[in-house]
Amino acid sequence: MAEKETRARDLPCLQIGEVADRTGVTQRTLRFYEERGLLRPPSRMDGGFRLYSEDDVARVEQIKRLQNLLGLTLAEIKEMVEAEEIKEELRATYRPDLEVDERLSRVQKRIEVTERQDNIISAKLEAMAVMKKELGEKLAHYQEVKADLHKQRSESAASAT
Amino acid sequence: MAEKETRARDLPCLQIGEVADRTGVTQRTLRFYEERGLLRPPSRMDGGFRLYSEDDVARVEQIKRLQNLLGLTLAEIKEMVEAEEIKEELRATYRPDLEVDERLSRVQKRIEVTERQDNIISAKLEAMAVMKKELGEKLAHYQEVKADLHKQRSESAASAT
DNA sequence: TTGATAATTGACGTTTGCGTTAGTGATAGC
DNA sequence: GCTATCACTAACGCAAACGTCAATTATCAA
Repeated sequence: MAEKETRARDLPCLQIGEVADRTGVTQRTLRFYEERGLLRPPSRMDGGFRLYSEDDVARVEQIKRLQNLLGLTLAEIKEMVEAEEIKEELRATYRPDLEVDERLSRVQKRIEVTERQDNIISAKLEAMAVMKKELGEKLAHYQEVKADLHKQRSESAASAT
Repeated sequence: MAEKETRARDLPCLQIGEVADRTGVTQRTLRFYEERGLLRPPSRMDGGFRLYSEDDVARVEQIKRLQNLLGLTLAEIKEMVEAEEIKEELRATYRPDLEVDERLSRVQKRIEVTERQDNIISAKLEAMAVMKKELGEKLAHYQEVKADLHKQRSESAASAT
C-alpha cells in the first residue's frame, strides 16, 4: 500500500506549464535544468509533451532552496541531487541480499553529501546570526539617535516661541 | 580624542595590493567596486596610486558578507552601502542645530535600510533553520539504514560459515 | 474540423561579476 | 641611475543562468 502511494506520487501527470506555475520558475528554466542534468528527463505524452511528477516538483523546489538559501551553483547542486538519483535507483532496483556492500557504499555517499550540506548550512547560520545581532545593535543605536533628534527639535521649537 | 582616533582609522595608508591581500578579493575587484559606486573613490598618492583606509577594508568585508550570506546583487548592495555614505557625511559635516529635520530624515533612511537587511536575514535564517532540521532527520535516517545494512552483512557472513 | 492555447526544439541575446591581457608609468632598494 | 615590483587605464573576454524569439507541432474544446 505504501508502494501504491509512492507510485501515485510518481505518476507523471503534470505538463510543463503547470510545473512552471507551481514552482515559480519558467518553462525555459525547467528545460534548462533537464539539459544540465538537474532534472531527470521526464516521460512524454504521445505528441512529445513533457509529463512531470510531484517528485519532480519537489525537486525543483529543492534546487531553488539550494540556490537561494545556500547560494550554490547549478554544478554544485547537480552533485547533490545526483545523490537523490541514487536513492530512487536503490528503491527501484531493490535487490535485497547479494549486494549489501554496494548498497552500503551508496548510503555512505548519501551521508557524505548530506553532511556537506549540513556543514554549509551550519556555517552560514552562524555567520548570519552574528550579522543579525550586529544589525539589531545598529538599529537600537539609530533609534536612540532618532529620539535625541526629536527631543532637540521639540526643544528648539519651544525656545522659539 | 575620539575624533583623533576616528581620523587615525580614516588615514588612507594602504595600497591596493595590501587591501586585496587582506580582504581576499583581487585588485580588479576593488577597482570594479569603485567603478560601480560600491567604494568611494579613494585618495591617491602623487603618482596616482590608490590609498585606502581601514574603513575601506571594513567596507569591502561588508560587501562580501552581503554577497555571500544574503546573495544580494551588487546593485542591491550599492543601495545599502550608500546609506553608509550618508553616515559619514553626517559625521563630517556636523552642523548641529539648524538642519535637525534633515538629519532626522537621514537617520530615518538608515533605519529603513537596516530594517530591510534585517528582514532579509530573518527570513533566510528561518528557512535555513527548517532546512537544517530536515537535513538532521535525513542524516539520522541514513545512519539507521547504514546500521541495518551492517547488521545484515554480519549476519549473512555468520550463516555462510 | 477548426481555432485557441500550450509545448517543442534551436539558436542567438543578455546581465552579472569579474578575469585577463596589453601597454605604460610610479616607487623603492641597491 | 638601474631594475624589480607595484600600480594605472583601457579594452576585450568569459562563464553562469537563464531570456527571447522563431518556426513548427500537439491538445483540446466547441
